[in-house]
Amino acid sequence: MNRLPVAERREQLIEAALAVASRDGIDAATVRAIAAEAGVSLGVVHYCFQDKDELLRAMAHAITSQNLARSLGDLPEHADLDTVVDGVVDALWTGISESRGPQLLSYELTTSSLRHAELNQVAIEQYRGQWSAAEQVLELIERTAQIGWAIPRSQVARAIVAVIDGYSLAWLVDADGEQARAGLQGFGQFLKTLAVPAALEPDEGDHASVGAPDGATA
Amino acid sequence: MNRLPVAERREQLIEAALAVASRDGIDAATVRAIAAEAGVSLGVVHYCFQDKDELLRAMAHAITSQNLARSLGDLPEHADLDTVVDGVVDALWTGISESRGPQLLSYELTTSSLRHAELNQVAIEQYRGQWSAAEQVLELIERTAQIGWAIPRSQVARAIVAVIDGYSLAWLVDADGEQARAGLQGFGQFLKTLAVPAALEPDEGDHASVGAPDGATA
DNA sequence: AGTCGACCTGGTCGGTTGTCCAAGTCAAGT
DNA sequence: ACTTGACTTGGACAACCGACCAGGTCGACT
Repeated sequence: MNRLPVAERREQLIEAALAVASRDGIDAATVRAIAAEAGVSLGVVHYCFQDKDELLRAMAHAITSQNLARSLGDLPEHADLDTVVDGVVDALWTGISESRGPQLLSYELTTSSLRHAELNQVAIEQYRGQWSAAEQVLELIERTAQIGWAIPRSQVARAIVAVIDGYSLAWLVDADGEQARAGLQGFGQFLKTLAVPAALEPDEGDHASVGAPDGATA
Repeated sequence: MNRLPVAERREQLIEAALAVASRDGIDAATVRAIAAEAGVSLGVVHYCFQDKDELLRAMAHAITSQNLARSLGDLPEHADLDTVVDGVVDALWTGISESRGPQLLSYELTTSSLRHAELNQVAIEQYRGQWSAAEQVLELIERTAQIGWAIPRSQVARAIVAVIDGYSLAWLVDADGEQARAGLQGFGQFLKTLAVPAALEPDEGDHASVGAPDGATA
């Protein structure tokens, strides 16, 4: 087998780990299986990574990064609110429905991270990335459709991630893509009701209750 | 150790498995750990269950059953729509936030089920139970508040389960109970906008667009 | 050409897992 | 009292895991 500097070998192993874990599940991503997938011998893994956990952390980091890069890559040019929201929802669902394995893997990683102390940072980093990506998508919508939101943008972002997670999970279980797509599109409709014209949004001090345009602060 | 008929011993082992898996994760629920938790010796497990998988399936079934029983146990007497929806959301979130371990376990079970053929039935049964429970809660709301829904009840039920899953997952990750509660309450608000007076709901043929109270059918 | 260090090999080790089994124990029925 | 069968015990086994290591290999620099 050809020789590689350790940095490149490391990336190759991360890709191999990603392939195995996406295909066969996180439990099947043993050091041996990853080495075999990469076509290297067993010892190489521990030559490039101190731990198996370090490899898994690197793999999770790679997923988060490329998720973030991908979700910001689809650029639905400037249009009105309906068009841009529908476009985002559509692109999003297409991206999900075409990658069942990685999608399932990300949930496996989340639960694993919440159980094993060595992976504690993985889940929070994963979700910080998703929330931040959702916020950036929202900013894009704000600019292209010239609107703001009736509730803080960060809360809208959390709602987006939550709804996507929920419908993705359901789709992974029952494989009913139409139900999932319909649900997400329904959420898109709801999103539009949260939009307010851009002019009267910047200086509004308190947003107390969620989803209640008629402020229930008092 | 005292002797038990196999049926009772089986239930005891299921409870022990539930305890171990909720506390330490599904991977920690080894045959030995379960036997130790139950205070029985190793061989008993395979005397009561043919497989470890059979035990896990039984455990998952127990979770589903008691989840269904619990979610229908909180009976928010007859009141107006606001009161009953807020009450349901509140009771729901209280139930979730008080059982972090089991909640996380249910997601571990879902992903495991989707990977291992021997557990294939677990996830779908889990979600069928949740969807059905959500539908029954919706029926309760319909009766107590004298309303119907702008979209088919089954789709509302799926939305409920999806939103709960999404916010629960986020809460498991970042431990921010207030954000989760706020998000669920916001969904409760949205739910109210889907309610229509009971009189004009039974004979409406087509429900085309989801989440659009201002009917976008035409 | 020769040396040095980065990179690779594959066997080995201790530990854990699910599964099995021969033997032991106890209550109930005769 | 004794037999029968349900229930229990704890050790044994093969398979697999992550980690480790002594030694081999090859490219690059002197």
